[in-house]
Amino acid sequence: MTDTEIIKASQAICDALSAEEDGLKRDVLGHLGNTWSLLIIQMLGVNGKLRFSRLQEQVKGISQKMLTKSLRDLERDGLITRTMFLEVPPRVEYELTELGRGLLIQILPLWTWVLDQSDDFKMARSVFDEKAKKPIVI
Amino acid sequence: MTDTEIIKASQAICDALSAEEDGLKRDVLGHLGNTWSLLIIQMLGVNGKLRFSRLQEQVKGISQKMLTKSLRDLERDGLITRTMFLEVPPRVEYELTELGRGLLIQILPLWTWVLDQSDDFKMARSVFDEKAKKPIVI
DNA sequence: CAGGATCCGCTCTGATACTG
DNA sequence: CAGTATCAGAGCGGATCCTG
Repeated sequence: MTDTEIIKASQAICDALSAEEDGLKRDVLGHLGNTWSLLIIQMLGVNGKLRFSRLQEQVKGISQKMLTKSLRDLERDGLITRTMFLEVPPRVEYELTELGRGLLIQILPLWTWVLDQSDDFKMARSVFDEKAKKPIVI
Repeated sequence: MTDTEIIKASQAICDALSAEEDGLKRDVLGHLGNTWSLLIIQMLGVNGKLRFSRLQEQVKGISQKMLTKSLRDLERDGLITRTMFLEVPPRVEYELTELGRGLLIQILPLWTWVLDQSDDFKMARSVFDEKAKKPIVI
């Protein structure tokens, strides 16, 4: 199967998606593009259960508001679970679901790929800077 | 290699990324999360070269402004090429680069995976709706 | 034809202060 | 401890009008 055939086959899959399934696809992609979602997923993947404050320590730079929001979104989409313990002081633990682990596993190869292509990316960027001064015209 | 080992190994890779490489990773993820980028990449993957107006037709619902912006971003990151022909009327053709095709190929398995998990996603969502009324507490 | 320029509402994000 | 509430700024995204 050539690349082109793979691409066309995959387009066929996408075209066949129901509106609901397409929404799921967008949700997943939304998490991938999100600044924090993937970092949180990875932290939970590596560490297992984590409390709110541990997460905020480990995901460097995240604000409390965005951590709360990201966790809610991840929970809504079934990628993590949230367990609240009625104690004083309060305790809440977050953990990846099977779905969340699955997504993480799916994504990991991409990072290796990006690393492999990093020279190409850098070159593309510098070429673009060149073109900004002298556009390519035929 | 267990899932956990894979995850930890990948974290090691990410930790080893230089600031520059980490920026590239974020750029790539940004494209994945973008509403239009992936659609454009897929259209170009399936159709090969496409003109601006053909793209706007095929990527349903995109505005002229966002198409322009998305194409610029994709070009800057080396995923597509832009070729302008000095004619009257003007003509511009967009096409995937090798890098762009590579990214598309990397992403495609994810869509199959999402489809496979779609029942799990739906169930997670409905469980979350339940919890909104009656939070799970221990 | 392929966009650039402008206006405008909306969401995302951070900072700060407060609460059960 | 684990959030909620509020304010403010930046950027997204669409609609419209204009140009080489």
